[in-house]
Amino acid sequence: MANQSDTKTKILDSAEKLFAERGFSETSLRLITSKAEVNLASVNYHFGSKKELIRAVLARYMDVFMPAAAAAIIQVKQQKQCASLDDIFSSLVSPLLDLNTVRTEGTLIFLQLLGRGYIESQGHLRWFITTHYGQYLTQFVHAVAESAPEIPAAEMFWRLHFTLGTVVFTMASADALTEIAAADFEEHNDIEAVIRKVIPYLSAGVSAPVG
Amino acid sequence: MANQSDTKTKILDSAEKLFAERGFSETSLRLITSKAEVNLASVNYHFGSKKELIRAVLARYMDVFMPAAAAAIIQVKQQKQCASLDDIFSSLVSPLLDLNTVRTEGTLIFLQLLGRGYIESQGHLRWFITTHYGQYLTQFVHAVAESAPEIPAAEMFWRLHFTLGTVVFTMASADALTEIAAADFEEHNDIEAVIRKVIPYLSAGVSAPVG
DNA sequence: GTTTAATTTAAACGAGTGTTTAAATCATTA
DNA sequence: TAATGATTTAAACACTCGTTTAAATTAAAC
Repeated sequence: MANQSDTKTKILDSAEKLFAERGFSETSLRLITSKAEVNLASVNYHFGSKKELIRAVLARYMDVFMPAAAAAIIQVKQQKQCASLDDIFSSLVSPLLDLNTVRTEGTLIFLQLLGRGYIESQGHLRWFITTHYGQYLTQFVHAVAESAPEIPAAEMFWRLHFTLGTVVFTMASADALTEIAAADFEEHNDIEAVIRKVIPYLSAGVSAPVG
Repeated sequence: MANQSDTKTKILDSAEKLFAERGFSETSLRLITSKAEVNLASVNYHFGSKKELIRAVLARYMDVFMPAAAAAIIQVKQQKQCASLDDIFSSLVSPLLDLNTVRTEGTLIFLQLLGRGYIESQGHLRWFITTHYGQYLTQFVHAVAESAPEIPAAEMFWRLHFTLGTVVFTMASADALTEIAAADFEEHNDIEAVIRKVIPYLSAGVSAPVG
């Protein structure tokens, strides 16, 4: 019984790293299990299938991040009567960075997984996210909409997806970008620095005057 | 000799559609050739390998779009002394939409291919683009930097990548998004409408005040 | 019309995939 | 300790993939 959760954790730890780096379908179960130093068949024994492993990897982060993010937004709206978009986005920073304490490089891995999930999977992951965490998503959308009431709902729909694209793409290629930036501009750019750079960009974009 | 280019074109037409829809590695040569109604081996005969087919699919659009985009930017800078970011981004719209006259749904397919290419391929495609079309890219970066001189170079580096992420992600999931938007807001959203929605978002983001 | 080259075709190859099986091993409980 | 259930293991299965081969077909050149 002690080894069960040990094997399960080893698989999850190995899988999330590889999934974030190379994507879901480009990562084979054999690579995951060999890096985790467990048997190939243990994935299907503990998780049932590769699809369910993918969902389990994502759920481990979602279950931590989503409630924390929801609480942070509620807190911001209590402290400030009229929270700005910058306030809303900024309130998500510490829930994101707290994932680094949960697991090594947790923040980066979570954001990369999110990006891979949104781009790669046509069906099962998007369904999994919306059905399991849909309440949090709508709550977040409402908070943003309240902070930019001049933007019509239809326009806001698109701008939030633009925002998602910005975040997801940036994080999916964050490794390469921070290297280039460090070489070209001699700046120190860890994941937190990138997050803090992107927030003004997103706020300005979401609240841009409607053409 | 008449059938050679015929088969080649049939393969390219079938491949670009499937690549844009489901990504490169998720699209098998057998699916491409069966939809194109040609023999499986003809891909390797005419293109050498799957990688070279991918490059050929992308090059067919790049060779049309890149010179047209470059010309459009030059024209804008001649007409207006101080072209705004909106002007620069907007000048790319008609070169993009002109791809629809080259091939059916050309604009959408091109942008989706670009997105897939940037996200999926770690090496060969990124190398192919920068070495073959790098001159156009640097020209575009300079034009943007000129239109937002208050943004430091290091900050602009990041914001242009945010911009790339927005465009690429939006287009990669454009099919799903336009469907949802149509259902939720009863709006008509073709690819041009999305492009025109994203431009104010990008302009505001790139020129946002630096924190 | 014959020869030569280009193209198409069907079949197979070797490697890699997720999944399943049944035996072996381990831990727990009686 | 013996028995029972949980877990691990090695092997095989069935399938898909990109690529290659060699023969068949078509087109071009002489």
